[in-house]
Amino acid sequence: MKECCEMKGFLSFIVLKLISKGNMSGDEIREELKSRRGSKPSPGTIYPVLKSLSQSGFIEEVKSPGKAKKYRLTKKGKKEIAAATKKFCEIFYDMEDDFHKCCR
Amino acid sequence: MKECCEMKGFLSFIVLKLISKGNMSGDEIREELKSRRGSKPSPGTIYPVLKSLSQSGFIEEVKSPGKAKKYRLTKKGKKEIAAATKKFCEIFYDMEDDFHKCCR
DNA sequence: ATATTAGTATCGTATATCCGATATTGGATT
DNA sequence: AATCCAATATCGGATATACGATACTAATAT
Repeated sequence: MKECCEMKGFLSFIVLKLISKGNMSGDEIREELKSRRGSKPSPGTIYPVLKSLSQSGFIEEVKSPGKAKKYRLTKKGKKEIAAATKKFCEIFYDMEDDFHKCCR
Repeated sequence: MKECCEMKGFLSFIVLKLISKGNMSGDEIREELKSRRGSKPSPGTIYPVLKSLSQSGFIEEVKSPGKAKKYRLTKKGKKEIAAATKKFCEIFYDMEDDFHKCCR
């Protein structure tokens, strides 16, 4: 099924972005992504991303007793998301207009 | 070289977006992308994308005599970019704040 | 203690993405 | 017409992305 604009390749960016706004568990992230893009990423998609972000030192585990494990940004992760956000804006700067037009 | 947020996977989206704002040639697109994301996509990157968008019926050639071949959106392409833009906004809706903060 | 279950983790794989290198084309210059 | 050159096109391959299926784990319920 050949699609044109599938928005693939930004998962780790979005995941990092989400965590930057508040600690989240893998499952919470899956739910949030479901509401944003329609489909819920499979476990085999999201956990490897979290692992990779962890190994890169961008996020770290937060274990609350009796609750699902969450992740929070590290200092390094904050730098990373700041840089990535800047890059995002440089690439997509003219999408700002579309936000106004197309999304309420 | 493990990078976190490489912004890969959006090339066909951006290309379609660019063409939607005015007919462009492959080389013009390469130049525009260079200024946006820093690196200039190689020929082996951009022309297959244009071919693919063509085959999908989203763009078509415009041959001005004595000028480089350009592409323009088809009707189908207009629908596609509208839908893709909507999707983009739904996925990245909260990036609007970042546009204000981070880019001038 | 055992069973259950939600959440997490891993594995193998199909596909997409993008690249560098190389070939080809068409218009302009001579 | 022959040459040159910028633009376009193609090829093979490395890497990344995301998936479904399956396995594990820890907390709770029975």
